[in-house]
Amino acid sequence: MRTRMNREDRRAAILDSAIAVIGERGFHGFSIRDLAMRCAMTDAGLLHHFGSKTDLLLAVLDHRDAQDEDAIAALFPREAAPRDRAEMLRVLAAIVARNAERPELVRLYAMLRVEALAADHPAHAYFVTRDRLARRRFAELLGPLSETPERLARQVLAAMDGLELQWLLEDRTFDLVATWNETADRLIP
Amino acid sequence: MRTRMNREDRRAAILDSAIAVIGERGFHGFSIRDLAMRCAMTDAGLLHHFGSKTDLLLAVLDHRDAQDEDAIAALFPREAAPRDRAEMLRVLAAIVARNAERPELVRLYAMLRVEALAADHPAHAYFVTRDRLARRRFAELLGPLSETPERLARQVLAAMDGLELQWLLEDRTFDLVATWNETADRLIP
DNA sequence: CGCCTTACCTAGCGATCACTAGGTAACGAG
DNA sequence: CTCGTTACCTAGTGATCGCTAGGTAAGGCG
Repeated sequence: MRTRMNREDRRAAILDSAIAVIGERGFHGFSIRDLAMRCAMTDAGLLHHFGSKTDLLLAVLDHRDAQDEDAIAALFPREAAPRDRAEMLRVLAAIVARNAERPELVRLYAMLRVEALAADHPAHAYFVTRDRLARRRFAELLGPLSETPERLARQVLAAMDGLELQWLLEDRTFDLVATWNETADRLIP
Repeated sequence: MRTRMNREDRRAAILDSAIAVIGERGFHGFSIRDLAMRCAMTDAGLLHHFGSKTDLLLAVLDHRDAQDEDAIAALFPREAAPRDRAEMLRVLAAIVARNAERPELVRLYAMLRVEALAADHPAHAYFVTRDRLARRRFAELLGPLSETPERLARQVLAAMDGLELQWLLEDRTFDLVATWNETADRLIP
């Protein structure tokens, strides 16, 4: 009665459940045993695919980055032609709308970002790099609209992350995109 | 060579270390043993003062609330006389300035707020209540400035929390209060 | 000084942790 | 149909988890 999947499918299934479990309990808080049972297998079976708990976490992050690469590239076009304010608000709204469709991912990143404040957390370096990159991208995007794009980028990112977290806290009972649009309209000159 | 403290002092010392430890690793991630060693005692000794890990967490939250009560009351005066915009910005700046002096507390609440998204987390109910209360207080405060104070309160709180988290992520290398003031000036009509 | 409360200890409980060694059986290739 | 690969298992490892029972000694009070 045991089901045997090929490497690729099984890994994808595990990574998918890992997003939920780590998002709920954090890296320190979840156990490989728990995650394995959610995938209807044993912890030893799971570790056959991902050698250690740390490797699993990094695989989750890598996997997500690979999946998101195209979407991000589409949202941040290379030829950074100067745009008008309305177009930028549309780009930001698209980012938030995309996140609104992936609450488990928003939750995962919210959880890991706080956990990874600790320098010895396995995802610490990842989030330092990731956040710096995000600030740079937003600063480039917002450059034409502000004389201090770095500061504006920080504020925009902070408001976005803060709103998304609050959206989770309130059980997604308010319209994230609409609220964001109102915020962005106030925040961006 | 063992040091024996009176109940009150020992409890205070433990709660103080607990703020740091839980803020670093989360409720699920820290161990009573680790915390006890940081206080130069055994886990059994610690559990003599706080019966269980859950009780300890709730004691931390209670203790903080008790300490903060006066400060909060001072910042949100009861007689909610209508004020002008400048005065409100001053109140918000005072809140952020107070938090800027307590980074371990900001970190603790950031960690627990995300962890407590899970309905079975021991602080879940606490944070649901706390956040609702915060939104109500801010909505009352901002009432005179907006026709939709609830929505504005949400956005202000989100921006504040988001900025504080980013401030921790960037190792407090930017001026939190100044950045907040710029944000608030843009956000509040 | 003597006594009683109690802060704190040692020792140990069963459960669970991440992880390993070695075996079994399902699948794809030939 | 056969055979090699490998997905996945059982059965453990020592470490650590939260927590308890029962003892020891430090301090305040008379």
